[in-house]
Amino acid sequence: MNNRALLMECAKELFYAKGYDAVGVQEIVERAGLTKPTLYYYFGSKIGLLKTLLETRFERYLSQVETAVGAGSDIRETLYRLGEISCAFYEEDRQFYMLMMALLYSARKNEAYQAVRPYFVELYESVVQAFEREAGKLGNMRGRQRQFAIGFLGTIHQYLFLQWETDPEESSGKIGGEQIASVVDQFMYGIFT
Amino acid sequence: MNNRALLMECAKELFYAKGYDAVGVQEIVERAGLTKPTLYYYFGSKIGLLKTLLETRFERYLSQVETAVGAGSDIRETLYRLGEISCAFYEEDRQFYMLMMALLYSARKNEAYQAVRPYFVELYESVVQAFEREAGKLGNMRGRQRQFAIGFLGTIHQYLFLQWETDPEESSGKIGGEQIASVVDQFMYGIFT
DNA sequence: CTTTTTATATACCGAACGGTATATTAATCT
DNA sequence: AGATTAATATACCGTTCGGTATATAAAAAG
Repeated sequence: MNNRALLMECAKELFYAKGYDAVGVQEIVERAGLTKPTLYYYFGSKIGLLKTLLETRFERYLSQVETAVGAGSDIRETLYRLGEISCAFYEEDRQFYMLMMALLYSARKNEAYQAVRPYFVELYESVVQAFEREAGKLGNMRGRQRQFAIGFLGTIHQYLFLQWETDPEESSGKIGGEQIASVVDQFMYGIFT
Repeated sequence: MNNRALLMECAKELFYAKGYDAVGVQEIVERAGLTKPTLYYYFGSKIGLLKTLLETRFERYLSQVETAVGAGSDIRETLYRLGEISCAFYEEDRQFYMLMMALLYSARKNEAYQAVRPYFVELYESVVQAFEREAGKLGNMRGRQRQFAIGFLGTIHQYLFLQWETDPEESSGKIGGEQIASVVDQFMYGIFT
């Protein structure tokens, strides 16, 4: 691993463990066995490092989501597929996933929030699109596409959050496809099924 | 308003806007028109100020939740009531509500997270209890009480989060009872109703 | 009317913050 | 081989951080 990638990995681990604001540049380079000018050489600033990290990891997930929404015929199928993709993204790097969520919930004026927001807006709008295309078929939707989109993303996330609270270190194996299906079912059909 | 309460209010506003870590003690006392020793006189430390703030505001909400869960006969009724209570808590002080959520999603090693966690654990366990009592009646539950509890809290929160994203400053009036009922219905019966 | 307690301010502490000017080494190009 | 560029380090910048030693004003208690 080259030093650029090493710095990103170390930064991710520290941002996840202690939070973006609470981590010093000094701390990052020390963990990597390097010095500050090297970090500034590659990323220009602390926020530049975070932005590069987000861009590198988030874009693939986002394009998968957009493909799934674009190709989806039935809303059920699309939601199952979105559940799978999101879960895979979580499994790929739990620390990164949880870091992103932490950034999303940080204060509006925080530059870390501003760095992560565009990605979530894009994700959200993709999911809205999926419900929008179904609006004609579901008579009762009545403009609730946005509520459904955020509700769906929230449900998926809540489940992953629970998983992670129970087992942050991935010790009990990956999440099965049936489990995701069960969560998506819960969203679509409620708790009385 | 005495200076103690004034400091808590100023701290809340700043923590909400900029995040706990990003706010300096100096900044808080300047907004309050006071000086640092006064803050340390009342709260001992920056984290002590946050803890006092959380204790003061969270405890009432928590006791309302516990009452509702204890008194609830039917799970539907209990969930509607919990929806109302949570929504009222949100309306009471949106800034504080969003601050709490931000703290909940901050890193595990962060002392602000450790300060807020116990309250959420208590909240979560109360809701688990509500589902647990219904476990006999709903044949399909099969140990999914925890998933339902976190899913329910997540659904409520997602809705309030959407509200707040749309209208952070409460300009379009309070959330009606029918709206909350609609969200709780979505959780219980899914999206095809 | 003292004495004590409560509440506030001035002025400071060492440490850590993000960031940089400058030098040096290692690799690449001509 | 010589020139250039890429990658790294040493040593430093001013600022802000959370926190405190000490003094003082105001209020309460005796």
